[in-house]
Order: sequence, then C-alpha cells, then structure tokens
Amino acid sequence: MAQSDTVDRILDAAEELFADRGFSETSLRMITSKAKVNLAAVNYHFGSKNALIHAVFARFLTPFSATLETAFDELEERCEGNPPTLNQTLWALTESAVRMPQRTDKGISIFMRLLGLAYTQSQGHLRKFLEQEYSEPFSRFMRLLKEATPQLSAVDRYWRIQFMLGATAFTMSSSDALRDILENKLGVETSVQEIAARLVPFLAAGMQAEDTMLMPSFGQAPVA
Amino acid sequence: MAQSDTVDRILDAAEELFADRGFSETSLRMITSKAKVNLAAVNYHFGSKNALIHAVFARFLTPFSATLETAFDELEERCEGNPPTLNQTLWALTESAVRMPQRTDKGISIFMRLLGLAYTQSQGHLRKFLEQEYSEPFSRFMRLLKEATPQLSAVDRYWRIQFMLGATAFTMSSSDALRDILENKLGVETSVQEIAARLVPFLAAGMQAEDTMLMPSFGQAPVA
DNA sequence: CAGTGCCTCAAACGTATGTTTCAAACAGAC
DNA sequence: GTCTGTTTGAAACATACGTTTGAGGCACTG
Repeated sequence: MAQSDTVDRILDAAEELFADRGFSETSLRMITSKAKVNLAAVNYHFGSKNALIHAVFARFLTPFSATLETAFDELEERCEGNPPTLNQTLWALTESAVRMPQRTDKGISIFMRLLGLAYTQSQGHLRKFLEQEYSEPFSRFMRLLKEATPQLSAVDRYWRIQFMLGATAFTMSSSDALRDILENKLGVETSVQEIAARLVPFLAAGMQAEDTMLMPSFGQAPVA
Repeated sequence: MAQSDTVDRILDAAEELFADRGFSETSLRMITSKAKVNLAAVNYHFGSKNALIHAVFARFLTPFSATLETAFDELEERCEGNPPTLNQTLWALTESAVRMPQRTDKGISIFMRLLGLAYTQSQGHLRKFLEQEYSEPFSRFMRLLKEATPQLSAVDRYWRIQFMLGATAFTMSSSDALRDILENKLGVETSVQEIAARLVPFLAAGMQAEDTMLMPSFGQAPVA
C-alpha cells in the first residue's frame, strides 16, 4: 500500500503497551513483536523511542484538542456572554473526550491512562512536548474554570484545580485495575463513561466546597 | 559502628531518587553513587532492587500505620460508640501523616509521591507487598469511611474513595513543584499543612456530593 | 597473635535495551 | 525491463542495567 500501515500497527501496539506497562517498562522489541514489524521500523519511521511516544499522544490529542475547541465555542455561544457554569465546563471537557472516535473497544480508557501516566511519570520530554503542542486548549479550560468560580480566591482555585487534576489523572491512570477490582468484589461492570459520570459531580462539589477550614474538629460532638 | 549506616544512606538516597524519577527510571548505580556507597552494598544488605523498594516503604509505613492505629483508637473512643464523621476521619489520617517525625525537610511530600507511584506504576510486586503488610490500617480506614458515609452506595463510595486517593497522592507527590509555581506566580508560600487544610474540605465535599448525574446540563440556561 | 564474622570494594558477568548498518525486497515511472 | 527512491530484514553495535564474585579490610574473641 502507498502509505504503509506499518506506522499504524506500531502506533496501535505502542499505545496499548504503554498504557498497560508504562513507558520505560515497554521496550521497542515488545512493541515491534506485538505489531509484527521489524525492530528497525520504529527508528526508521519515528526516529527514536521518545518520538514514538510523542506520536502516540499526537495521534489522539490533535483531533481531541480540535474537538474541544469547538465544544468550548458552542458552550460559550450557548451561554450568550454569560460565563458557563462549572458543571457545563467540566461536562464539555468530559463529553469531548468520551465522544472521540475510538479505534478499539478499549478506546478512551487507554488514552486516559496514558494521560495520567504522562502527568505522573516524570518523563521530562513528554511534559515539554505536551505543553508546547497543546497549551492553547489547556489555557482556555483554565480561563473557563476561573470564570465559573468567581467566589474562589486565586490561591484556593489554584489548589482545587490541582486536586481535580489529581483525582482525574490518578483515577484514569489506574482505571483498568480499579475496574477489575470492582468487578471481582461487587460483580459490577463499569465503563469509562460511568466513571466520568461519577467523577464530575465529585469534582464540582469539591471545587465549590465551603472552605470552613475546620481543622480541629475534634473535641466537638460528632455531627450525625 | 555496630549497625552500619550504609543501610540508612542507601534508604535515604533511594527514597529521594525513587520519588523524583520513579522506580524503573532509577538505577542502583544512581542510588549508590548518591549514597556514596559501593554498588554491591544494595544486593548485600537488601538482596535485590525490589527488596530495596519494599524496605523504603516499610521504613515509613510501619511506624506510620502504628501511629494511625492509635489515632483511630482515640477518635473512636472520643466518639463513644457513635461513628466518627467524615471530617474527623480524614483529619485523623491527615494529622497522623503530618505529625510523623520527618527525616528531612521534604519529609512527607516525598512519601506521598512514593505512595502515588506505588499505585500508578504497575509494579506488581509492590502492590502485593503493600497489601500483605498494611492491609489492617487500610481496612480500618475503609470501614470508618463506610460508616461516615452511609448514604452512599457501595459502588459510589468505592469510586469516590479512588478520587480522594488520586487528589491526595497527586497533589502531595508534586507539591514541591506546585508550591514553587504558586510562590512565583502569586508570591504566596505554602506549607504541607496548609495544603492539607485545603485538601480535606475539598475531599469531604466531593465525598458528600449529591449524585445529581446531570450529564446533559446543556440546553438549560446557565445558572449564575 | 591467630582466627572468625561482618562488611566493603573493584571488577566482572549475563542480559536487555535503544540505535545503527547495509543488503535485499519492493513499488512506481519511464 | 530498468532504473530510482522508499521500505523492510537480519544482524550487529554500544551502552546500561541488576546481580554475582572473590579478594581484602576491619573489629572483636579466644
């Protein structure tokens, strides 16, 4: 074929293996044997392992950031000048992610886990790459969050955004394992959509919590 | 000296390097050169790299789980039969962590990051080790959470606990970087205690969120 | 002082990794 | 068919890793 499918086979295999095992723990030989291509093909088509990692992210993130931009556009248009609410903003993000065309049945969960790993695993090159390539939708999301929570001080908002990021990245990065546990323990199956549907109310409530700062709540009678 | 300090030097160096770079990304040679000991010392004293990882966790986790047990004992005693509230339970955990004697000024944040990595990085042996050794305080904390949130279904509670873990582990694991950013941006200094004081209300509010499941909140007028 | 147990050291071992090489196979144009 | 640029193939390369080895040092006992 004109544009060899070797590239896609490598990307597919790499995406899944990275999500399962992390970046450092996945060797090029694992990838090429899973993809049934020659070892040298990776360096031929991508140049290096790091460049392959970037390509795996770019394949998903580039169309996703475009989808996200239009979702934000629609949201702001629908609000006619008023700032969108926190729930609306969070859902615009979530639905954009969930609605992306999926290559496999694992689909979005693989990519959520990759994003979590990107944040967690301190791969310097990856962070730089993501910041350079996708700073615009990220900044826009931050601006929407700010306008949706005018009652928060800048410092409070800063920390609570970190808490949101953490809950999301962490949950998504171990979502397969968590789903398995849940299925074995309670016999319940869970889709990424359902996880997101549980996560968003949690995040929204946390963001809008009254900052009562009740550190020493001891010594008082426990409230029912 | 009778009990060589080589062991402690290795543990100190390993702890910091693991927290900075992850487990697979940290080689024994990095550890031994930072600790200024011979390469073979690790395998002599610990047996293997995996065993060293376990030892790093055990050094912190064993005294911490003891502290936590007494904190929970005191809490339940103070409540005289009534189940402790969510806030009380979270604060008992937080204060136990913050009040642990710290080896360095980085102290608790290093260990929070390690815990996050343990969960995120799919190191099978580590998960097994932690589950085997520290299942008791963990189960007890889970039981307290259950009693403090009787309104939640088991599945809801499960996921929200994951969200809490994520927000905590992620924030604490990158708290150094986040603190720096905040100081440069807004000129505010923040201690781990203050982060915890912001985190607990966020978590409590998220745990107790009304599960309105308002997925399609679009099409409605934005609420101010 | 000889001997014993614990520890350190430099060096090496075997294996796995990312990357490179270069010849062979292939496709499309003339 | 022949030429040309692109892609694949098997093999090797250099390096880094975790682990093992065996000689040496050091403190303590008898």
